[in-house]
Amino acid sequence: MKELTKQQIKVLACVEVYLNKTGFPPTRVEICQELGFKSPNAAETHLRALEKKGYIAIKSGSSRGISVVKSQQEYEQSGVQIPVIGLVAAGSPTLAEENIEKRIPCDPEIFSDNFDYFLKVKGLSMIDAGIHEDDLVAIKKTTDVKNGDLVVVRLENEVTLKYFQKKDHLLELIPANKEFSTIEIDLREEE
Amino acid sequence: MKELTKQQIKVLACVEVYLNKTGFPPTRVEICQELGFKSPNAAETHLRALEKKGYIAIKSGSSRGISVVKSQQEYEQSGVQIPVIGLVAAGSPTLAEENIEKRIPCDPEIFSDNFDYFLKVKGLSMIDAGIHEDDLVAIKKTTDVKNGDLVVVRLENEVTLKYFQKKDHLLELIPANKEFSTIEIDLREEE
DNA sequence: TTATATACTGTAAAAATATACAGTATAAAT
DNA sequence: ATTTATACTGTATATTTTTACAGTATATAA
Repeated sequence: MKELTKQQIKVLACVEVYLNKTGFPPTRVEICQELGFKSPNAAETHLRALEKKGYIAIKSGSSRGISVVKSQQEYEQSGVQIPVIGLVAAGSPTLAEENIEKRIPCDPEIFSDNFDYFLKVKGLSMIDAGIHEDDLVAIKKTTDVKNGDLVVVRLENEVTLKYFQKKDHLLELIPANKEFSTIEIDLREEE
Repeated sequence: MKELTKQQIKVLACVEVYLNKTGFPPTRVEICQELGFKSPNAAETHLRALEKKGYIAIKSGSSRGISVVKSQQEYEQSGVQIPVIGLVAAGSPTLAEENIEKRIPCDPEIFSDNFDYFLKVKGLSMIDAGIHEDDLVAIKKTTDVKNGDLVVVRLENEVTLKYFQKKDHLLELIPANKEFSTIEIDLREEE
């Protein structure tokens, strides 16, 4: 099924909410009132787009002749499912199926940047950054790490979140909790 | 909830069927096409009656502005519930709650005459009349018994179904099973 | 007897509704 | 550079739809 735009999702949701509330579909004008459009043609074109993409059916010539074929909820379920990975104590977090705790439907619009998966926070090492236990952190895999970035690091057998700071040979991994101490690594060692 | 007429039930069912098929309610004209009426006002008046009785809500001025408040199925369930009484061995069958085995929803239209309750047949005494064990017999309380009528009689401590035949002083109670014999009662005794 | 409810036909007009057409503007794809 | 899709405003019109009004007829209740 084809992807929907932000506005098309809004219109589809509007139709469904109206349908649930009243028992019959809205008119073009009613959709406009609900969503703040000023021309009935705004609703019309969105409905035609939804029809073209197979989410609704429109009975031509009939007032309120809209039937929902695939609901907005179904769209969200079928849509982008982001995997959730726990902060495993040993080894690096991978996207292997056995590490995925669950998948959650996610509106891709609410985050500015793309990302690859969610990491569930264990422990209190990030508490001073406003990140608490069981919070979900959106992680993006990258090789381009800048100073001050918040990164996932694997040190021996532990995976933690640290602020990244590199000065020549000295790599500092600063935790966001005063209880923990900064780890300093001389880059003539591995990792 | 008020009773519905035959036609009102038809119209309510028509609205619900249309709603299930298309996802939106029918117009007056569409109801007429479905039920064979020739004037949109026929549908209109039936809808207004259904609204008045609380089965549907009509949004004034809106096309297809019908919402079903109480479905036709709910009506049938809530409708005429006929009590079922077992052929208790001792005592007369009464409509007291403890004698009522269950209540069953019943379309009042399928029976020509009114009746008060169902009696569940025990034993094979009526087998030659085509009435078998556990059949339900519709019973109407009356004092007007004619010759040849099938009646419920209580004799001492047994309740049975017999054909009624009275000749002057002689009352005959004929069972519809050749294995049983006719009971003759001289009317100078009680009962 | 006179309402009142039911059950329609038939007509007509006002209001609601779908929908085409003419624009403007932006972003992404080709 | 040009198309294609999106995202609207604004206007206009044919059609759909509701709904009132005028009748006819039957049945039931007060």
